[in-house]
Amino acid sequence: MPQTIQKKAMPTRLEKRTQILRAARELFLANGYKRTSMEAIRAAADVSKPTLYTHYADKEALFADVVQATFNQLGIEQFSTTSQAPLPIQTQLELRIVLIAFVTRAMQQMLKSDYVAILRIVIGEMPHFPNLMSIFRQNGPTRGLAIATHFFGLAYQQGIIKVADADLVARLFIGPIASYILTDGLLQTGEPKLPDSARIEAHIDLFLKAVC
Amino acid sequence: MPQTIQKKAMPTRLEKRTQILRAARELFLANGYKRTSMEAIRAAADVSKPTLYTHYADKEALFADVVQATFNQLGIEQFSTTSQAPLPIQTQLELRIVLIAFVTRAMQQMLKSDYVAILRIVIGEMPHFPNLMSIFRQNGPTRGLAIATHFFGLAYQQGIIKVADADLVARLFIGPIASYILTDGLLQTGEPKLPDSARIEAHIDLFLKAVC
DNA sequence: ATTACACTAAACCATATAGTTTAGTGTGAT
DNA sequence: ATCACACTAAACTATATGGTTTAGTGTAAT
Repeated sequence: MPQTIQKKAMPTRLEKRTQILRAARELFLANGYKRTSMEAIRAAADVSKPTLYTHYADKEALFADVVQATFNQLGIEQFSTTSQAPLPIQTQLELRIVLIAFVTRAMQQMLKSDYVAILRIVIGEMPHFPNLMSIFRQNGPTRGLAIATHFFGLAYQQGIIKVADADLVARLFIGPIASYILTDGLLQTGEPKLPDSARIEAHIDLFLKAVC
Repeated sequence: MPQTIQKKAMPTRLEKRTQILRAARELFLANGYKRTSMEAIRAAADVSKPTLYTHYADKEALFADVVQATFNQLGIEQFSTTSQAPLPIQTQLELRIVLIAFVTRAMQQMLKSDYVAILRIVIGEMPHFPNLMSIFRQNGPTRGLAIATHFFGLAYQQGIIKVADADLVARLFIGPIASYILTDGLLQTGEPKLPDSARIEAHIDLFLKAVC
């Protein structure tokens, strides 16, 4: 039978693949798309060029895979158990605590230098890879906004907040996060650092004053 | 005297220079730094290569000049007479009107597709041109924050708002702007469009509720 | 043994591109 | 006239780079 079942020799094959992916990720993150050569990736992955090209059709495909993998990871880290379970909240004080925890966590994740670096690159390459940007949006802002909207809708029904327009409330809540990511992450050289917790709490308190 | 006074032949020289700058701007904006070739710029500027290189030492210098010119322009548009004169405001209603006007104007300017496009490029090239980013910050967020802080400090002294920490208030106020620029500008394909005025007003109203 | 598979090293091709050099044109001032 | 200046077209250098091809190695299953 001419059937080619790939089953036995797979182990080494997969190893090589992850080597490539890891090397590519590292180099793309450090130097951006255009400044990273396939030869450099090949060398860093300790792999021959034909191997490289059997795994990935071309540079664009490899880059796309790196970005996709990274953003999937981001989505998982960002919206795993903790935040996707809007526990039954009764009091405003509880709300405050939950919100502070959420914001702090979201910023800790997102401001990791790798995420910031790759987002920078994706923003820069957006005209050439527009769909990579939408992958980011799906794993970041879009999903976050949806969760927040749902959450505040519930909070309104329970009478904890007093503004009915959940979408507006969610945007008001998310706004400062986006703002920090932009001003303290994307626009800043050096290692991004979180705003101190006092500042975050002050933010949340003003937010609560506005919506309760 | 060996003095070389450039006075007579200057006209054509300056013309060429602006031609180059304009062409370079257009191409860099459309294609980014790495994807724009000096040859393409030369052709678009209708200029010879030696001329190009007498005006600009190399590609980096030309790019830097383009970016610098654009951001200077941004700073001028953003912080000219209208907004730098924090007129004596007495009532909360006046405050509301001023803030809405400021936000609307700031977003109209900043979300112009050219500014968004160049900011994208500068973000993407940040590791290679970090100082260009600081030029942006100086003409954008830093300056805006300073003005807002000053303004809200005054507003507090006059008793119009009730939160003393002017920096915090300013950040709360600026936050949504940055947020919109990120989510509706940088992260979005296609022509950026302002959020509708109803949304802006709702934002401001919540803000006022928080600080008054 | 032979076949299939995943891989290797290294040469190779084609193209793009930053920047330079060569040789020469036109113009206004001295 | 001739010098200095700003410019031109076009060839050229040097290098980088995406991707392919060639020829061959090792290993496991048949």
